[in-house]
Amino acid sequence: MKSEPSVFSIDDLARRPGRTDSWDGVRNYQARNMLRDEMQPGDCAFFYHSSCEEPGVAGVMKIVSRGQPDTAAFDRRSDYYDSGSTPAAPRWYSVDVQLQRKFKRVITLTELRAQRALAGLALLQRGNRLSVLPVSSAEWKCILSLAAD
DNA sequence: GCCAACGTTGGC
DNA sequence: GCCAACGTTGGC
Repeated sequence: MKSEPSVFSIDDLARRPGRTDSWDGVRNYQARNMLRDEMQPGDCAFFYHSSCEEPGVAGVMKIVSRGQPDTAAFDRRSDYYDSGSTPAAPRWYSVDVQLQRKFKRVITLTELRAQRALAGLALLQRGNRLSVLPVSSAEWKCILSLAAD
């Protein structure tokens, strides 16, 4: 799951009560479908820092809710407001996430690209712009091994 | 349904 | 700041 650290970083999540926050503001239908239909409490996800000095994987989160309507879309004052989404017919979804672990260092995009085992990683495919992306079990293990102390 | 124009993402 | 790639919009 991607976030620009200038907007919301892994340290921001670490400071939240219970290290938990709602992952909202996703405004892409493919990503929405993953939040709404596929993610389950207990699933894990990497926290990826994008559009910053050192793009890469910063740590691990746990999903702690099912997909739920993104209430930011109902708030006229929110940057994520969407008049096309209503409580009766929500268009956008969020999940609650809890920080599990912040890596001692960011596993950089360059480093990810250098791994043969990650050749198929969705994040690395050309033109990818999704803010929520799948990771296979083998890819997960590979990235975790890069974060080993 | 097609497609050009435009906006956004995100690495560099 | 640049640019490639993609999504969305809207005219037809």
